[in-house]
Amino acid sequence: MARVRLQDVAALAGVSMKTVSNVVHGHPVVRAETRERVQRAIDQLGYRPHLQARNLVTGRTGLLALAFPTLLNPYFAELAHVFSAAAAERGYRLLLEETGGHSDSERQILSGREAGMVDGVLFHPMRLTSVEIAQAAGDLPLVLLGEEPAPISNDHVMIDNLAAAAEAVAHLLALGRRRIGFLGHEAGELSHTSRTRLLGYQQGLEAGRLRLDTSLLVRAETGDAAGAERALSAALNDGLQIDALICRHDLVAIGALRALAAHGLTVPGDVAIIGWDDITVAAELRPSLTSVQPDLPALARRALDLLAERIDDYSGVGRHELVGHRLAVRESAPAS
Amino acid sequence: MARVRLQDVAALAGVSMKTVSNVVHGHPVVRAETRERVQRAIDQLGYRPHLQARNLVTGRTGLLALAFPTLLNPYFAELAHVFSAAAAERGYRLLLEETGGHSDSERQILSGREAGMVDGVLFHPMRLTSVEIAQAAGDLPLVLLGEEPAPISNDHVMIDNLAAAAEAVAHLLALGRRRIGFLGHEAGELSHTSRTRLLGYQQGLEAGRLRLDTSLLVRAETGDAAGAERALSAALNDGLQIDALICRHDLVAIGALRALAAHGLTVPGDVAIIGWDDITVAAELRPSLTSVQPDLPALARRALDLLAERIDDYSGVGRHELVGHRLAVRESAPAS
DNA sequence: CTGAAAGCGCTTACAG
DNA sequence: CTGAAAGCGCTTACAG
Repeated sequence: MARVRLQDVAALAGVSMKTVSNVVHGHPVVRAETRERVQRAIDQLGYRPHLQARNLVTGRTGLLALAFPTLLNPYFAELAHVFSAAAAERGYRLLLEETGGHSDSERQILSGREAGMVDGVLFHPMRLTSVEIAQAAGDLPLVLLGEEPAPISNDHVMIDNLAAAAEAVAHLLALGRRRIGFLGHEAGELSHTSRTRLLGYQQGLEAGRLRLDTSLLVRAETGDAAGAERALSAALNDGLQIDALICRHDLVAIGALRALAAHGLTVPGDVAIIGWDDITVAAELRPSLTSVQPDLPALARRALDLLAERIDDYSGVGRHELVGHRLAVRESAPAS
Repeated sequence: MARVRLQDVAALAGVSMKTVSNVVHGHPVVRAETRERVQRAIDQLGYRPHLQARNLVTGRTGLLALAFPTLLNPYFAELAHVFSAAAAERGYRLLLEETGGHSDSERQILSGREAGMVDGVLFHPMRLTSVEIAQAAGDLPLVLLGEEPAPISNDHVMIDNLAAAAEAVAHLLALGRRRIGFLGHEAGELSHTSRTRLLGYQQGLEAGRLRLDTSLLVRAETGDAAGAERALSAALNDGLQIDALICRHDLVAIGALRALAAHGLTVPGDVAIIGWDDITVAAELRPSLTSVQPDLPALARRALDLLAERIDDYSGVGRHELVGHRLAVRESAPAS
């Protein structure tokens, strides 16, 4: 069955293509009688506008690329969900791009590989430096997400992880905890995310007149729950003494829960735990997880606003914005 | 900065558009010297092929829609991840479509709204009946996923949920459990997924010479962990006596873990638990979750194969295929 | 090995 | 209120 074209509808209805186009777009200029005739032809033929052709003319596709490390991390899955909904409200659809956190894949995102397929790109980098991003990003409408350093020329939206980390520490101090560890930063080169959260952790300690004790820092070989569990188990075997733990993200906290239980430590009795991202399951774990909750809807809204301006040819200096966060307080580190 | 077109490159290199096109596509016919000259022009101008334009001519976009209920359920997030990787291997990219499990959104998927934007659709329905699917699906290349009934005219790939449920029951029987409950099917109209899994559950009981006891069936108002927790808590308060529990999916099992703990019941000591989908966190819970693990890579491979054939104009009768599954045995229902 | 022309299906000025 | 023409940026036969 060959494609039904605008032209076929026009021929059947006995009008020009322009008139059919007017009906399809609901332009009110068409006489009621004509409109009806055209609509009948559309229905009869089962005509659907060919989006690619329309886009070629308008120069817009209604598609946005959303690039991030992996859907396997529930945080990014939930981020994608929120962005997908916010994008839909503005008439945009999302093209998924999992980078795996590899710099090659990240570079490809900016390479213009999508030229003509997407109107803009939302990109949560993990590895690329701001210099690399600035170099690779052409005149592609782009908004950066997350804690990686963003070049001044590009727009960037994130939560204040420095403050969030410090608040997490303050929360634990208020609970009377003094030996507060940090779990889950990379064993190899630190991601900027880890760096920022660790810095905030240090600030929080200093604000509480505690000294940073690097022996309370537990790196993990992998960023998932299993890696965190192994790392913390090994550290506990080596005599690590903690009464609280800040986890780089919730998956790490899930691994920590297992490691602590295996060592006979209760949460929050022996060790209070705070996670990061507040993924949906966090509230359903035993104990439920206290976690830094980014304001994802606000993040999506601002990022999409900025991207819309870029698509509308805004080419000024990069805007660097913060959106809100709060500590979702639950059983693993209750209110004092 | 205006777009650089094939024509601009041709002009700069002093060749025809056809020759540039040959170079871009790596056709070996071009003389080395010419190729080099063209390549220089491409680099100098920063030319990127405009995909939309190419697609309009070739009639292919390299885009596939993947439609499913929601990314908020880790199972679908992981499904999307696996499909994304498998699609990438074949040169396809995925357009995300969250239906929310609403029949309106599901109908839209099949309405041809994407006409010209995607080459085909992978669709995991939740609400639409096979009749509705058959009616709504035009000549769109389509492969159905999941347990919903599929019209004979369409291709369909799923795991054998009936067998899986029966195996889960057999596993629990082998552990000596006799009061095996089922948790998490819809309080309102049953989804076909729930229906199939319940049926397999019943088969498993009968194979073990146990009678179905409907008082061991616990419906939930919502499909998330919190809904399952509330439902099971209420049932336990009402005197429900069980020594094992099959959960409609892993999120339900997570909720069950909390409800059981709150009632002082241990897992697997008092109650053994089996979940479904084997989402990544299942292995990291306390206790780690025994769960039905679908062979997702095989699912993606087969679905993509079938879709590729549909895109290649195969228009025969629908293929209905099963891919493998196994019971991932962990702490919540250990091996006997 | 290379070029000139037609065409993918639509929209956008421009006339009328 | 409606029509005829040009053009979006590419690829595909068809010549040479």
